Amino acid sequence: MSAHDAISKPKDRYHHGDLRSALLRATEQLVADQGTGAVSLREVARIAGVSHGAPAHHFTNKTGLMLAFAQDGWDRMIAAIGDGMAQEQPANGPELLETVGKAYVDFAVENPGQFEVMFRRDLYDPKEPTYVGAGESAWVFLSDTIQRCIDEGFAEAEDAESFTVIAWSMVHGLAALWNSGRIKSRFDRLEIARLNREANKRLVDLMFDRSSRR
Amino acid sequence: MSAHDAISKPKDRYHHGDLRSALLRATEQLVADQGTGAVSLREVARIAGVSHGAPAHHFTNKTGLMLAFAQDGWDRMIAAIGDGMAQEQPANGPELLETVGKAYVDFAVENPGQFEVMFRRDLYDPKEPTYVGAGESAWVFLSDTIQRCIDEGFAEAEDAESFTVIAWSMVHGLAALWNSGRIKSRFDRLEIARLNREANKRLVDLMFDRSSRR
DNA sequence: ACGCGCATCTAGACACTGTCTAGTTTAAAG
DNA sequence: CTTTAAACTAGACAGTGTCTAGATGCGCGT
Repeated sequence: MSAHDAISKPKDRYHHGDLRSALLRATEQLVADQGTGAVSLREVARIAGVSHGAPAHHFTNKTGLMLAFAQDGWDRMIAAIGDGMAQEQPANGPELLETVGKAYVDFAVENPGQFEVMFRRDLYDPKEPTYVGAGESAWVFLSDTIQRCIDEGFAEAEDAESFTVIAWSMVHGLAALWNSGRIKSRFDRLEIARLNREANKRLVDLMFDRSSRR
Repeated sequence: MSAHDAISKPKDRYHHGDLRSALLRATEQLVADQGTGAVSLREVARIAGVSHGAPAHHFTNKTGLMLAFAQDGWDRMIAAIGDGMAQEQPANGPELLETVGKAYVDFAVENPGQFEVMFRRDLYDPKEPTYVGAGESAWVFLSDTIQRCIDEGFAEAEDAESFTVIAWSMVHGLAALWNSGRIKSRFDRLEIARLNREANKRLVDLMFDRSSRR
């Protein structure tokens, strides 16, 4: 734990030392506790114990802060998917796809606010290279996984694109619907885990004829 | 065209006559032209040619305005799905599901801002009966469609729940991903129509063994 | 026909926001 | 040790949501 791991800056110091990441952690805290709407540059500055104008110096804009927070979300999500793979040790393409899909939904459900920011329409800017890149690499990773299924003989080459679209759409939609509350109201709060498991398994079964019919 | 179909109120009138719907149309216009972030009670009032405090009288809150706008979205979406069915005349359950799915994505892509508001996390309130009801009826409609597929012998009874979740998630996710710009950047702007057609057909084929393998 | 209640709408105030500007502090490079 | 640029402060400004007190006039009961 370094000298500046605390979010708030001591009053006697003029320079915070690591303000950028402190502001990001303040954002994370606000989003987790009160939702994305509670984020304001001034409140974030307040939590960091810094003047109201300071955040703009690191992020230019409120948009810049949210972009950085979204980028942080992509990083964390990729790490979470990596963890999921390490834990479940999928043996082939379809199993890998199932594992990744579950981890995707798990992350979204555990971090609804950050997930929401990662996909905000008004934040998406084709001119932002790093931010676009995160989505691109998600697509590429998914494509590669599907390709592996094809290479292993689980599907045909012409299915590559549509399977990629269907798989990503399904997990993304399940996460978004659950977080929006639209499915939640029909099910018990804890059932997302079951839904996630079953939907992913069922979809992968359907796509790759993997014990699709019992 | 009634006397009050215009959005803006004549200056010499004190009562607008149909302010509520005028405010909703102003909201629609702002969302369509500049995105959901551009909506403010004051700007909406300005477009309607009315004082800045007037909207609160009809919607209580900004939240109330957005809730009403979301409800309007549900109504329009249900109507659009009805139109899609009338046009394509699906002959059986699977065809109906495919038709509905395409109409769902079409509506979302044509009305990205309103679609976004319909599923906003912070707007969802289990205590709001009508707003919850719209989502419930969507679920019921989808369930009934899947049930019809089962009754017609296209699927087994135990698939009911998971197929409902998968189908809704897939169309919702495709729409959300496309609108977020995350898939858009990979494809030509016009390809959503093809993606929509193919993904829905492919998924329905997979679920109901309908010429799944050529 | 007429008065009157109450929904509709106005206008001002307040605290809060994002952004801009000019100025202050201080770490570190030369 | 000096200087230069980055980090941060502090004030101002327009815009926002919400609250209040008050003005207006529609339509209902008589």
